[in-house]
Amino acid sequence: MRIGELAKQAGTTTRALRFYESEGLLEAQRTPNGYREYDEHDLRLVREIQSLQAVGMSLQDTRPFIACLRAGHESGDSCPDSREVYRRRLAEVDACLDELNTVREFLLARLAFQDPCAVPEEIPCNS
Amino acid sequence: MRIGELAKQAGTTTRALRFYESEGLLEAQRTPNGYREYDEHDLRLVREIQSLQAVGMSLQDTRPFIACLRAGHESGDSCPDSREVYRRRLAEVDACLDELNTVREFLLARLAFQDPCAVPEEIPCNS
DNA sequence: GCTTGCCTTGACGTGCACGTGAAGGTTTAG
DNA sequence: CTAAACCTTCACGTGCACGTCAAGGCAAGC
Repeated sequence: MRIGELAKQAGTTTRALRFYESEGLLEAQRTPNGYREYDEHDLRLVREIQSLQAVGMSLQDTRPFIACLRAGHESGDSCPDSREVYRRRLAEVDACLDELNTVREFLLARLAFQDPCAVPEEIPCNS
Repeated sequence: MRIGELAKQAGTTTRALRFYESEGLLEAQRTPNGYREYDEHDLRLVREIQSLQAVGMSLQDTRPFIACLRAGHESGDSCPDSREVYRRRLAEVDACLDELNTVREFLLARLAFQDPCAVPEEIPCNS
């Protein structure tokens, strides 16, 4: 399939796919006229990138997964480098959760500090 | 005090303070030669901005707090508009926590799916 | 009085990440 | 025949919070 078809199947744009190629994440066979030619395996790669991005990974983070799939593994996360990225991302997420919980406590304390209905005639409690 | 002194006291830069002024967050008296002249109240405003930014608020979000302080209130968060910003930020934080927890579960599941020590001779479990 | 170091304004640049847009051309599909 | 899809490269966009540079005016110590 050509780039437009792959974009449609993956729910992205041809521009993004060319950008992935420029980043070395995606390669394409070329037809004699220079058009990119993709197969199901490439679609799999794009989906892998998308699912990793969906959990907050950067494009750079997806490299080991792509390499793992290219190396013939069934899933992109069965290689050591991929698992290391998982662990790093997990640590990031944990740190972010800690920070957000601290912020949350702060906000709750501030909101509780004063009665929200102190001036009910101006700001009724129906928002 | 002049802008350099205020910047030092607040632990920021003269650039940032001028930027705040351009955004209407900070105003300054001017000496006859055109220098900005600040007092303790202005320092208080800058500290308010900083503490709000520390809990993830944008500069725009700080406007109601600044207005509240300017209106003569003792704390910037005692006005309805400020409290509304608190609530909005709290909702954002809660949404972010939910999302991060989902991501966390995903990552844990993926890491547990395969034995991390499947290839111990290459990747020992001491990281 | 001269150097050093404040201060003024305005326009534009930076960093990050992930693309998007435009120009200018060829190929394919109907 | 024409419109849609494809190709290339380079540069620009997005959002936020400033930073940098230019070109010059004031102040204070020695």
